[in-house]
Amino acid sequence: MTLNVQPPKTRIQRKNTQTILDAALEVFSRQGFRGATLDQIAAEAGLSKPNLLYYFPSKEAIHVSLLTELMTTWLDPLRDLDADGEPVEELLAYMRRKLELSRDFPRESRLFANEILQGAPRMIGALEGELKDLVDEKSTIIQAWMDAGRLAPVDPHHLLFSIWALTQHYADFDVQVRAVLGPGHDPLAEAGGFLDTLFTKLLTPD
Amino acid sequence: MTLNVQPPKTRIQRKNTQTILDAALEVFSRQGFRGATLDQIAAEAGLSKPNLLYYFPSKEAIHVSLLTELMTTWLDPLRDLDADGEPVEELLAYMRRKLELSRDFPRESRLFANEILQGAPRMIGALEGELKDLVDEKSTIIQAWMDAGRLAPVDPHHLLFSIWALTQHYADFDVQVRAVLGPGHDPLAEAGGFLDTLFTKLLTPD
DNA sequence: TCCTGTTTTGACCAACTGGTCAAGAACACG
DNA sequence: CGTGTTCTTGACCAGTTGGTCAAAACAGGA
Repeated sequence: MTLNVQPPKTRIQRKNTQTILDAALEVFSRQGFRGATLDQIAAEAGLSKPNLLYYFPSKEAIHVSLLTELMTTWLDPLRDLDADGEPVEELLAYMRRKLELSRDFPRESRLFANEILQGAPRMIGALEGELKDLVDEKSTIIQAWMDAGRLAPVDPHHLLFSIWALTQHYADFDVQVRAVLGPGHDPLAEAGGFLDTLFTKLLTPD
Repeated sequence: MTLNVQPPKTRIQRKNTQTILDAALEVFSRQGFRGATLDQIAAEAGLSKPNLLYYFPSKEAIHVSLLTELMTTWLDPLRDLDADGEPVEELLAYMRRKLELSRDFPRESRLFANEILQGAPRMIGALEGELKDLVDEKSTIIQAWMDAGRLAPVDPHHLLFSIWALTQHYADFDVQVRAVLGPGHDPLAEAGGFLDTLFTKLLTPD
């Protein structure tokens, strides 16, 4: 009987659940939900298809499981934005942390992008709830910094969008970035310097 | 017999070909190539499935047709970047033109994003060829502007990436942007002002 | 060793997929 | 009109899809 409610119990359960999620991430992040097949995921995981369905009740359950896990990883860096810190430095740190995520977890970034592109059918609730609340809260802090003259005045929401867009671009559009740059480049490293300059100029008050 | 080699001939052919491409754009841009089905496209187009295949030899042919058309639309604004113009103004104009594309052709933007996310299997050639050549050419112009002190010095390639990332974000992540902003916002209009500020600060030399 | 619960899988199913085909319907045009 | 061409479609096909199931293989404690 499938008992993987919440915490996988046995050692085997923990291992296989993880193997499946990892394989599913690989496939879903490239093909999207509809484009991915259980056979692909099973092959990637080195397990049989019925075996996948022993650990997860359905294809959708695997997908939802990944999305839920992702939401946490994705929001944590923003949670760290500290109202008591130095404004420009706090925002640069957030941007750098997001860029690291693009470097270290490109598949997660693409999974997220895929879901949003499809209209976020399985995430719209989290976007309008959890995400919006957190963004509104942090926007207030950013606005306060600007009102205090410690940050150049720009729309806080669109400032956050710009951080997301610029950092995630290097994960989601990695293929294009590499194609355009040609060989002998380290896109993520170069992006680090470029984005530092960009956000420093944008945010430093006169 | 399917004669739609190059220019659709009769009035009916022109109309139906266009209807199909429009429906396919709608479906492919949301579901990606693998996730989309001919039945969905046929339903969206209001035609029968065999009728689609009367005008196009295969699902893939429809997709390729869209991608080819897209490549032109996408590159034209960059082609317009004029070495003889005022540097900051030229780049702002390019950014604004790209933002208009995000507003007026979000489906095209998502189609492109989907293809890249999947590793650009049907576009990698165009990216490494046509696109790279054009970008290299324009990067040289931008570099020359910087060397002449008419533009603040930043990496030209990553500057272009940042324009793409920031403008396309408003088409590709539209659902997220609207979810976070809540009702009563015009994301694209607000983005216009924000991005003007951002790129003006980034590019204007001291 | 046996016994019980866990894990794995081959065989199978109904629904869906991209694509074919032959025959009929609509059209253009002399 | 009549007739050749273009257009449309219902019926069909083989391969794939998500998911089931019963039986087998395995683990580990007594």
